[in-house]
Amino acid sequence: MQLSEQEIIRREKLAELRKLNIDPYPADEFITTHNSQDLKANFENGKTVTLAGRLMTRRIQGKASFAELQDASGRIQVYFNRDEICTGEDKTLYNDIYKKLLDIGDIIGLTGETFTTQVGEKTIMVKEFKILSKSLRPLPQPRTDAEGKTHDAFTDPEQRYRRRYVDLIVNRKVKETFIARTKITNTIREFFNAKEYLEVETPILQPIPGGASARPFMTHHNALDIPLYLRIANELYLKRLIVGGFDGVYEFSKDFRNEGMDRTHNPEFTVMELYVAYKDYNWMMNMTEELLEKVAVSATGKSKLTVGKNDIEFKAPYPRVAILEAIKEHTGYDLNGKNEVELRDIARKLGLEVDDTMGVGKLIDEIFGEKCEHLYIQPTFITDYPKEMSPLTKQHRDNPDLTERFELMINGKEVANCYSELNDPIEQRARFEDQLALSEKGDDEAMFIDQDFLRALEYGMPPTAGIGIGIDRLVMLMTNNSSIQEVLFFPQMKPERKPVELSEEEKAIFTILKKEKNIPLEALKTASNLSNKKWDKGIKGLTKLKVAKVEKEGETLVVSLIE
RNA sequence: GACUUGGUAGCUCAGUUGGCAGAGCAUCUCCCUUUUAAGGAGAGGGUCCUGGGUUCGAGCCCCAGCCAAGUCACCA
Repeated sequence: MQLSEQEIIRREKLAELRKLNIDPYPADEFITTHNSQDLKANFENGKTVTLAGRLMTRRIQGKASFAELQDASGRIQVYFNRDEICTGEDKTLYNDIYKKLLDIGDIIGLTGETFTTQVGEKTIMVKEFKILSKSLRPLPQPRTDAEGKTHDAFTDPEQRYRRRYVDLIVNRKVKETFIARTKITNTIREFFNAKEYLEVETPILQPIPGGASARPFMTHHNALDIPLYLRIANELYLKRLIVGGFDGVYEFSKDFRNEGMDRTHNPEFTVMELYVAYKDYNWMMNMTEELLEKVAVSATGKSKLTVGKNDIEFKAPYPRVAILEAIKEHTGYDLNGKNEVELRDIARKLGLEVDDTMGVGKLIDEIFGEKCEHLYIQPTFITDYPKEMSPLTKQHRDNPDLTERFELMINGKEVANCYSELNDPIEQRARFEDQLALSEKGDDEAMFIDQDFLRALEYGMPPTAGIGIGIDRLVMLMTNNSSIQEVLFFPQMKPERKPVELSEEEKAIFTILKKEKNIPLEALKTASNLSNKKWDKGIKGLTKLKVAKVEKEGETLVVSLIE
């Protein structure tokens, strides 16, 4: 491993500590009396306190030094003075251990007495300290100046996501985002638990990936020798539980979709799905606006928040607009009762790209998505979607072309999706079969038929309202972040490519191969100019490292590079 | 997937017309008892993302690739 100068120095310090009989990674519990924030909030001079945390800054001035200790709650200044730490003749503890062998980033525990400095900073005068963990890598060291300007901030998104632990250490705001995230999910749990809805867990590995239209990740179960899919939704399982007699069930569900990644999509993401028996989508709208107002207040302290350039008011109630009304309002076209041909014509007039495979539902969805969706900044329920788009939704009680469905739009994006759940098993089977037809036409996202789910419906499911709320997107709104990576601890990244260490003969072969991309094995061997033995070792090494592969093309063996 | 921008010291970033690889912070050495981004003086530290090419000479120009960000497309 190639170490930087600073890393080598820290390893040397580690060895020095051990030579002085100091364990840089002690096993025993370290009992603290305070954390930095509580201590500062109830500060009194002259109290003896014990804290533990990471050393973040140091200002050494001869026999005295100021430093900052960061614990989970925040930072507090600590003061190291040679004569306070070393009361006897031996000054090693200050001169060597503190000044030379300790580094920024090290985790220490300390006991000392509180006092206030001449400049008025609440400080701990250290009497004793103990190394709890030596840090071997230097941290980025952002500093904030008197005008609040930050210097040398750790800002590169790639580095921040790949090393989230570092991001969390040095960027306080990042930590706050994740604390807000947990507050949001806790608020939702408390809200549902108070209503006696049951939080449940359903399978992530599913034989049939149902409940949404999306491309699933596929895996394989060895013992059963069957394919399994990572869930794209948990809807069908939660509805089985409603059949089973629970009145309200919910799950915070990690779902997985094998699709593109960008600032609003991660391959795994969290959706909260809730199903409540004997309710409909109107009831669910009331519940949702009440919930979101609570969430906003608990996450930020108020119901009105700033998201990007917009101020968004989460106070209930929210306007309810039928999708066809919305389109009429923003495009001037009344789509009510229009057939596929007429709709396609209107879409073209609106400047949308359409093709003949698009049905009524898809066309309406497209028009809304392009012309209206982004206009709904304040929370708005868009209701009564066309039937074709919603295979799991009850037909609208007043209009057979529509369904009892709403999507909640906030800041121009969909945040929640809700149905009065289809509970007519025969109708449901027919809708699945329509999806199957789509699938046979080549739509790889159309739904599979889940026979067991239909069987469950045949036993009878009460009328039920169900909703899915995109938790990542909700957290983005509540924390004013514009990318999903900022609200996931460990967003999916392409793997870091590690440089491959090659032997001399491997390098020789690799150089030729890189030029040729693929080449008959005999030709490569000749060109490499290696002895039989070295050749054999080299090519086997390359294939083992998965740098090159050997394949038979007809009679000849061909070597090619693996990208 | 397309386009745009970027990748230089541990961190943040300069780098002119192609001509010795730079700064601040961090690190190291020496001096220094209440400092607020920050005491003073000095020193060390580089696969300029990777691989080719052009050139007497490439961080810079050309080609190919890798990684990321942004925009768009696809997708909820």
